[in-house]
Amino acid sequence: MVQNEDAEPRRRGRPRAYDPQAALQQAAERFWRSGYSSTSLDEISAATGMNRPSLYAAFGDKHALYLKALERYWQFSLVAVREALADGEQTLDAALMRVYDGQLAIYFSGDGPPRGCFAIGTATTEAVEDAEIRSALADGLRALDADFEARFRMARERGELRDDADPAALAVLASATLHTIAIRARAGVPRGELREIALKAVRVIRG
Amino acid sequence: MVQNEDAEPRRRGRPRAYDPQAALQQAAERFWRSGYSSTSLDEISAATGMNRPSLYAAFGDKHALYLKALERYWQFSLVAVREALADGEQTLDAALMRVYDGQLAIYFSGDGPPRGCFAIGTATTEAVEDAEIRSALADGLRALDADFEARFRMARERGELRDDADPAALAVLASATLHTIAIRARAGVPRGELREIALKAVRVIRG
DNA sequence: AGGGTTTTATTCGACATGGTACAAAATGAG
DNA sequence: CTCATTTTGTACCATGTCGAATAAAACCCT
Repeated sequence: MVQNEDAEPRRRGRPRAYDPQAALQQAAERFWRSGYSSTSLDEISAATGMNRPSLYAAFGDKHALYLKALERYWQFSLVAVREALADGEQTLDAALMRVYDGQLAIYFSGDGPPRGCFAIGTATTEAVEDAEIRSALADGLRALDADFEARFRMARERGELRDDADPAALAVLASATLHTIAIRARAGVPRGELREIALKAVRVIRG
Repeated sequence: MVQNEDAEPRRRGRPRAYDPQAALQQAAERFWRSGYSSTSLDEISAATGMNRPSLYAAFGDKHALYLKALERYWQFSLVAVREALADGEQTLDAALMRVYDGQLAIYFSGDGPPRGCFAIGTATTEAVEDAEIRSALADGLRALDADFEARFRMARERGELRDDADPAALAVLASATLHTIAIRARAGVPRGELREIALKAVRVIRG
């Protein structure tokens, strides 16, 4: 943590030429597409417009930069999930489909080929040998499960589900549906098919 | 395709010092753990005992080697799935759990940390920018869906499922369950928890 | 035994990569 | 204006990487 992240940016020396948050976003785009290992710092340097020393000063080495990008992605992605689930008025089906539609919009965002989920698509590979990436991945997956589970619990209390429904089990299946969509997106399955998968999954999960 | 893969190995020159299939297996182990980009040919050379020129002569360049390893993995993995589903006597629940237990055995095989699914864990990352890997990944995912779907269709005809059950939809959910398990294995979730996930998923899918 | 053939082993080279050293540039403070 | 401070830009270095070129070794066939 640096003091005064955005408060009083009036500092002494030469002012920064680039917005760190925008640069982090662009670095994430590169990692998102090519993964951690095959994305070079030169590519990130070109994408952000920052040269390597500036990159290093701002975010640390490549590993730290990736972790920051991953953390940022999880925040963004999970906020979208929570917002989709937040509206208490909508039915369970509608809430779930809002989640899937929102994530699909993320998976198919940007130029170039569809990239699916940044975390699932790139962190999964590194997770085996990298404890920090592994724990960042695990934390995100747990958070997704928890968000779904809370919504299923609410649905059961409201009578949208049978009394003997298991919110945790349904949450894992809802997560699994998102995971399979994330993978298939990178495998080239078109967006329409993925939405169809979400629709059918919701029908089965709802019971 | 090389002529005479295993028939009549009596050839003219110096005999091979290593079994190509065993070497391919060991190469796959390395890719499986570290992914495509961050596994060097030197590592594979050390693991197989073959030096790089021999490796190159036997399998082509790194990319071709990875594709061969991936193809081999899919064959192995899908054969296990089909064998688990083949026994027509067992109930749907038992058949599904045999699939999941079989795949879990693969995901947690070998020394070192759990590696999950080789295809999902490593090909997903490369799939965006590599058309060959992408299509190998897509083919495997489709084959898994098809195997599950055939079993669900049989279950419906036998009365193990309701008449209005959608075999394709259930198959995607069964695949999704396997995919989420594959991801979570790499994220460090212990095997027992993953089996619990499979159990609960089967209960929901069966209805 | 000797030639032909295939594989192995050593070595090389061109290149990419991550990280850093150092000087120039751009600002605020005094 | 001058100096301290911070960032930028260029250049550099050590290392790792892939692939290939070449020579040595081990076998079959005549």
